[in-house]
Parts: sequence; structure tokens; C-alpha cells
Amino acid sequence: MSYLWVHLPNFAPCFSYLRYMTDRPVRVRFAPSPTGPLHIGGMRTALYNYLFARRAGGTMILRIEDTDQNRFVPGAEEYIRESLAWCGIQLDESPWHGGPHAPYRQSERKAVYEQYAQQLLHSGHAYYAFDTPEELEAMRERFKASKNEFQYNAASRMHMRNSLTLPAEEVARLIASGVPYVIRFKTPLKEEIRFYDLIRGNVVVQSATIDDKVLMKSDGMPTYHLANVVDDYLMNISHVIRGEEWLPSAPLHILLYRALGWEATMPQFAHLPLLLKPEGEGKLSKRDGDKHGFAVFPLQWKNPETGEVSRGFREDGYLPEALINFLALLGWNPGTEQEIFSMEQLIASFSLERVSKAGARFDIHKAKWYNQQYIKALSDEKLAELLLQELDKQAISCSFEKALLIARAMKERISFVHEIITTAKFFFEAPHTYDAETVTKKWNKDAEKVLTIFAEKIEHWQEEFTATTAKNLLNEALAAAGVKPGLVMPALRLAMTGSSGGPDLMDILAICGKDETVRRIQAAVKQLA
RNA sequence: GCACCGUUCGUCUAGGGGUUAGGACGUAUCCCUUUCACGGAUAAAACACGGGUUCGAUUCCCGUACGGUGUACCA
Repeated sequence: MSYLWVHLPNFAPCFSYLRYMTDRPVRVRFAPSPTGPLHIGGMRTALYNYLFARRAGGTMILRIEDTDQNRFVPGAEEYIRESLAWCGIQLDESPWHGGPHAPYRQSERKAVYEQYAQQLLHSGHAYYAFDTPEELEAMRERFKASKNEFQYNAASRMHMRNSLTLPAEEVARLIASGVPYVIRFKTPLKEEIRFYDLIRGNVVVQSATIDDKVLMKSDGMPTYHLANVVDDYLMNISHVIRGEEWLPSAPLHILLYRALGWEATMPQFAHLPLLLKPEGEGKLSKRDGDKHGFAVFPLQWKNPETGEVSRGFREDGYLPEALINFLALLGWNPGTEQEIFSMEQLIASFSLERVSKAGARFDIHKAKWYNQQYIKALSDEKLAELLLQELDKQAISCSFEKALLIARAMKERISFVHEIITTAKFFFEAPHTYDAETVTKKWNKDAEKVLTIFAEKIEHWQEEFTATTAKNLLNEALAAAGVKPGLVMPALRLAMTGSSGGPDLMDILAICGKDETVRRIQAAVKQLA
């Protein structure tokens, strides 16, 4: 008997876990607010929700949390939709797909929240408050002056202007007269709130540290706290998987579930670690991307007000599969040494238990490496296609056949498709200048002599000009002049590319073609003589 | 300030009462390659600190430090 009692606290997590294991269908939601482009951290939250849902054979829901009309940004919702689609995160229910719990936009569910706010009012869990924002601000200032922090809570609520302190007739009169008011939650004075977070374990918070949060704003819209609890209940959400920034308000939400009588079907919580700045302190922000020259948004975004453009991973040349793989492993690991995961593999291996607790610094180098891995895994045809798209953007014309050859030659030398055009520009135009160091080191009279013979031989060649024929003709020229290849190859490369690096030389010759090769050799001989 | 969460190589992380503390990115060197990559090999590189508990702690407990988040009629 005592044995059991002593060990009971240790079992608490197990009990919670058992409840989580009950056969309640898994329904998760990703709930962004359309206040701007979706941050990469938000993408990861969406991803984890998606993986968790698919793994459990559950449902992935997207809900737009647009209860703040002041922060609404046109285009943001469409941006969210496009970002998720680009990454391959499929939605089962959403404002765009519909579903049994529509509408999925909180601004369209106003009446619902009003109803539950009234319920809380009637049950004594909430009250009307008439304090103006100015009054509250003044209050905060006053407290700050005496080195205290103002909290609208059990200690102060009886000194404020609300339905707890004002006579009922006065309250009715104020409401009837149309003065703005909010509805606040009457946080219990002394209550211990415990819950089991699927990532963090047991969390205990005293209700005294939670203030009387606003539930309904004076514009008739609910705050996040009320709206998310009501919607999660109504939409039958089984697991709330969200960022760590919500951890401090989770106890409030639990109190709300209790007050509404919904504790039995309350979802399980899992608070994800944050994505941190690559260096220094704080969470990853848009500034970091600008500062270090990388994207923190999935897609390019143009601020409709300022016209300012923020770069996106897509436009920077990342493949969605690579981004997803990178993001998935930032805060989660499979427990094996596997690094490369397709979406299907991620779904098969994902679990919240293996999500780490600590925030992860965002390292763009790893993202780049992932992209390289995925580029290497692409078929030549696919890479050629992507190259053609990229060339098109820069108004460079190229045949599919040539693009295919270039793709094959460059595949293992790049991390991004666009690098083919920047680092191997010579495929598309003759070099304008020759790298000075390479000229002094590698250009010589012997090379000049051989290359002249070589060019003549090519000119007379009547059949198809392949890498093999190029090689043969060069060997003939070398033999004729009695010069070793080592003296000529770098010089030939210089003539063709203007520099010293790049793919196989004979491939370059073949890809550039017979006429262009001759032209470049002649130009180099003339210019470097 | 208060509340909550966290802390293993520079970074992402594995591990877990006794390990040569493992992998990956990045860095360096070497091999392959007439170049550049790819690939292969090697190297440098970590348990924040202080107390407990224990035969033994990086691992468990408690403090401290540091970091993060929250503390809005924002989400």
C-alpha cells in the first residue's frame, strides 16, 4: 500500500500518456495568423503537425487566426497556402478545402466565441471590464514608478472598473449606452495547474501568477486565448503542437477548458523548441536573414505597404524536399544516423518523444548541404529542366540537349541550380577575360603551338564532335608537336573557360561545340600571345 | 522584476550511473583527379559551474550561472 503511494508521483506521466494513447482519433491543427509572410519556424511547426497527423493516420487542419483586425495583411493568407503547398504539406481541412467544422477562419466565427464568453459570464468565470486602455496604461506606469508590475488579477480586480465592483444596474446601463468594454477571465486565486507536456513532461504553474486575461476585445473579437480553446474543442483537436512561446499561456488555456466544462476532451499539449539566431541571442528573425544573406521565409515576400522584398528559400534555389529535410532535423532526430529523409520516410519515423527540448540555432550551412545532396540525387533530365527554367529567367537560350549535357557535367559541383550559370558561365558565352594568375602559370609557347594545330584539326573534322573525338584530335596535335599533355591541358582550359576550374575539359569542348571551341582557341592564342 | 522552459564538440545532435562520449555540417591535412568538384581517409573539437546521492556522476537530486520565452483589448 505505502509502496504504491510513494511511487505514485512517478507514474503521473504514464497516466497522462495512457490517456494520450486512447483511441481518440488524431486531429491536429496548424493555426497561423495572416500578419505577414509565414516564418520558417512556423513552417517547421506546420511540418511537425503534419508528420504527427500522417504518422497516426489522423487529420491535418489549418485554421486562420485572424482575430486581430489591425494586423491583417493582404496576401498573407495566400502566402501561407502557397508555402505549405510548395513544401508538400497537405491539408485535410482548411478555409480553402473546407471541412466538417467550417468556417476555418476565426473572423468568420465571431458569434461562436460570443456564445461561450456569455457562458463564462453566467457561470461566474468571467466578468465585464470597462477600464480603458489609457487607464490601464497609466496604471502600469504608476506601478513601474514604484518598481512594481501591474497585473489585472485577483489582487487588483476589485479596485478596477468592472462588473465585479460596479452595481449591476450601472453595468447594464454602461453596456446599453455603448461604452466599450472587454470580457476578462476571472482567474482563480490559488490553484495549482499541472499538465503533462508531450515534449517537456510535467509542468506545474500556480494560478496566482496568471492575470485576468482579456477574452473578448472591445471590438467584439475574441483574443487568441478564448478563440483557440473554443475552436480546438469544437474542432475536436486531439493534440496541440505549437511553439514554445505558448508554454507560459498553456495553464490559462487549461483553466479555460475547465471553466467551460471541457476538461475531459482537452487536447494533449506539445510545445516545440524555438529556432534561434545563428549567432548571439534570441529567436530567429527576419533581420538575421538580411544580416547574413539568407532566407528566413519559404517564399519571396513583397510587403504590400512598403514594397520591401524579403527573400525566400524557393527563390534562393532550395528544393522543397531539401528544405523539409533540413527543417525536420532541426529539433527532431530519428535516433539513428540517417540524415536524408523523404517526406514519406519522415512520416514513418516521426515521433514527438524524439523532439528535443532546447532551442536550435539556425545554421544555413546545413541547409545548403542538404540542397546539395538533393541536387546530386536528381536525374539529369530533371536537373536540365530546372536549369532551363533558371536560364529562362536570365533570358539565356539553350537547347534541352545541351542543358542535359551541362546538367550531367555540373551535377556534383553545385549546391544550387543557379550556380551552374554563375560558376560555369562559359557554357553560355566565351570568356571575356582570362584569369591573370592562371595565364602567367599555365600559358606557354608549347601550348600555343599545340592549340593552334589542334584548332586546325578540329576545323577539318567533318563528323560529329564528341568528347572522344576532341580527345583523339588533341592527342594527335600533341604527338605532332612532341609536347606533353600536362603543358597544354591547363592552357586549353584557360582558353575555353577563362579560368582553371570546372568539369572535364573534353566534355566542355563537346558541349561548346566544334565552331565555338575553335573560336575560343583562336581568340586565346591571339590575345595571350 | 516575476513566472515558466532549457544547457553534450563552433553548429545540429546521439547517448546515458562505469563508454576510447558516437554521427552529421563546418574547418584542416592527405588520397583520388592533369584542374574544380564528388568520393575516401585522418585530425582538431563537447558533457556550464558548485554541492549532494553513490564504490563510481556527463547521466539522478538541489542550488548557481547563463540563455530563451512569456508577462498587450498581438498571435
